Amino acid sequence: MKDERKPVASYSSFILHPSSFLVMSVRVRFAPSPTGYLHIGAARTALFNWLYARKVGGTFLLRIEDTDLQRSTDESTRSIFEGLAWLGLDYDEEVVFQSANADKHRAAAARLVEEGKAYRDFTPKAERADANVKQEIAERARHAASEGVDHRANPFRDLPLEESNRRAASGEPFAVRLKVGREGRSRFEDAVYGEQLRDYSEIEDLVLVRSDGHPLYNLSVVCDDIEMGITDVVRGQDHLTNTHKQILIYEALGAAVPRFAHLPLILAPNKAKLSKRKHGEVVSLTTYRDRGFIPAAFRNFLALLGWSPEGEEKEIMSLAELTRKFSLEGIHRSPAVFNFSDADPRRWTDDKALWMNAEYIRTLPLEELLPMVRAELGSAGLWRAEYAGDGRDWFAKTVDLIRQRFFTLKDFSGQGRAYFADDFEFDDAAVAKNLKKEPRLKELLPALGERVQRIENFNAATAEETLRAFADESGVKAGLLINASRTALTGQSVGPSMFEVFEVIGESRSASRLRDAARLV
RNA sequence: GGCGCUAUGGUGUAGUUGGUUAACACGCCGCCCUCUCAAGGCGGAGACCGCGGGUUCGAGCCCCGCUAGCGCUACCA
Repeated sequence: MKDERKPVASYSSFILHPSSFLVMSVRVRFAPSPTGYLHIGAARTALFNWLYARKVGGTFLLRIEDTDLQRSTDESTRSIFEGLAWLGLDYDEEVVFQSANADKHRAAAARLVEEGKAYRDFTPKAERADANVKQEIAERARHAASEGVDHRANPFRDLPLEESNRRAASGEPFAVRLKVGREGRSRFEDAVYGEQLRDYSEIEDLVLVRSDGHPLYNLSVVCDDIEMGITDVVRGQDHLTNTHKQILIYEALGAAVPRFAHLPLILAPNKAKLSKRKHGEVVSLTTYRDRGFIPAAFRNFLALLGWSPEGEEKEIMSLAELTRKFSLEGIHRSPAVFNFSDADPRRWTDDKALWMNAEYIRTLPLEELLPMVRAELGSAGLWRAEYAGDGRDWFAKTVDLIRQRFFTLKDFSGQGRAYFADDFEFDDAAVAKNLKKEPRLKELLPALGERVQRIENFNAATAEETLRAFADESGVKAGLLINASRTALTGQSVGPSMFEVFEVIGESRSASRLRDAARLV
């Protein structure tokens, strides 16, 4: 995966604040682990980090936490890059791959051992069944509770350094654990959740480096965040409790502790954690791109999940507006439910997201929408070069006409197929309702087709004139012919004002479709 | 088991230093518009603000307790 961003200065950049105080500029990062596709919750974390950075004139960095070699995949890394690009979230400086820093992490741990802030634990590694870790943890805790816990009882905690060094040198395997104080408590002020306290007695001497030499998550994030000069850590609430452990590591390393802001989780309709495994593709960001969402719309929707602008009722906001309005204070504490139904295809994702996408489709400046429709038609094999040449005006006009009732970009090639191709499908219900209910249409439709074919100066107005006149002569209501025409020309029972449709489809195609539809009556 | 976080209509949210008929958006229902469906306009149903106690003349907003959901708790990230 090549990174195209140009490297920027150094991360210890300072800016001169208007108040003339020297203020360290904000540096935030989005640090996803490349396992599975980019989760919408992660995408939202990226968005908030980006908004915050851009709001305060800070720096937004990207770090791929690929330390879990087993689960990390290139494909997943790619989906992260694609997802960010799709959302329009550009990052500054070069991407950091955490796995490349493993030696530094180990070195940091070694240093802590030397300084007596961490120790080697020679206890043989306990095998753990990954499947029921949670259960094991609970059981172990229950056990410990009944016998009284002392997290500092590890026999190797106070092993003299010389002996520790000797055993290590002899090749005996060991894990490195942080020495957590016997007394005291950890404290920090979360920008979202407020003051957080945790007694040291509740924190065990956490493992920094596994006995196979693999640095663990808590150590890696802290080391990398220090090295990248991160000033504000904005991430999911699932990291809230562990923050205390990380602060302990910052302190042991003698580094400044950043500010923290934890984001409320995004839950599934049943209030369970939204997970790729249980909920499938709805949680994957790329799904939205693939199913015809407009980036700006989904981004807008995501921004409103767990955050709301102060004193603002308008919900449709551009990236610039979001950036202007964004503040950590506006982030909520309660989790947000992402609403969707796997039973109803029309509600495959959140109602509001769908509505917002439709809103964008119908209100976006046409010039911005056109390229997206072009891409969609292209992938559906419906794009024609002439739409960018002589047919440009026709194309723009047609898109503008049909976009009014579409929900996703997919609709342009789906429901909208008849406008761009002759091989479209007829909706059974539409045929039954508009064609089959009146036998006379078998003669009327071809006859109307003849009239239409002969119209001079063909357009919506003349098509209407012709159709209404023909309806009068034939003694039928205009509505009958109008609705029948809609199905004849588009295969559907719903759509734009019919005479506009005539104009856009053109006289010859309209005429032949009217004639052909007779066989469906 | 322990610790932590959260709790306003189905969903997303607003609710200023406690005093409102509890607001907005999505969704739902109806009417108008109309060649259909949307959009738009108008109107409606839907919340005793998780439950129980307080404090107060008055509590969604303050205090206590409870419950539920979720998170963390690992030589996972």
